[in-house]
Amino acid sequence: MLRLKTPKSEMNTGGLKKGSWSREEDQMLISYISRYDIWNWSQMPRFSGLSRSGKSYRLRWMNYLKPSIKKDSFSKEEDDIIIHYHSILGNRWSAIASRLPGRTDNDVKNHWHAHLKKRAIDRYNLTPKITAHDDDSDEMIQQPTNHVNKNFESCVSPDIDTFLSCITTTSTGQEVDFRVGYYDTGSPGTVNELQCLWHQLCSENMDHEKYHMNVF
DNA sequence: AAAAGAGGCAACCGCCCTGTA
DNA sequence: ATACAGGGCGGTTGCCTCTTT
Repeated sequence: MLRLKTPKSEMNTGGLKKGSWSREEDQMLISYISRYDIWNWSQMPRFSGLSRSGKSYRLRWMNYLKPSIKKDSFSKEEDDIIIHYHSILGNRWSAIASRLPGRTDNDVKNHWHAHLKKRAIDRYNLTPKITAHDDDSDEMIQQPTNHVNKNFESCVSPDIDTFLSCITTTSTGQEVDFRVGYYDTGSPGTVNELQCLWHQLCSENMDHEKYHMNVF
């Protein structure tokens, strides 16, 4: 769906056009890339005839024009994948999008805020603001942001078996306590809440007994 | 039928990381 | 070791469309 914003937003700013892209601009960008390929985003505007910033070029291509991008609505499976990886990675949209062929980080981010955020909270009773369960010693998630442990991130794969196999040994060979060491580095919930999430995801989508035993 | 509000999403902004000179 | 440029990323904005009143 091509939606154009108002002419107001197309005002020139510092000589560079901003706002929505016209069909003509899209066509020019597609033609240029198909002919010369992507070689330097910041220099391309000088040669392609469009007065936009290189960043704007890149964004338009990566989020909209690239042929591999899927334009249809998200499937339930994709929704589940997003919820699943968001519980692990937090707001690392590009990392989540990399698990969804044809989807961009912007797509995933918008879809999360529009549809999945509320669903995830309702469905799994997760709350962005965490309250203490027992006492001050409870493992608390302070910020639901991108504070994912690099080692953990590196072992997360699209395949759940591989993922689970990495729980006790990271890619660096480090022994890891899955239940304590990583879930409290940026995911939107307490350890207990995220265990609950995993439990339910496993129940719905996988062989419950197998994964339940492996994880908990 | 018109107005108001909500939702959806494209696009921008600014920060950060990485590579190079 | 440092500075700079390019690119990537997450947060946010603002316009358009749809729905409700």
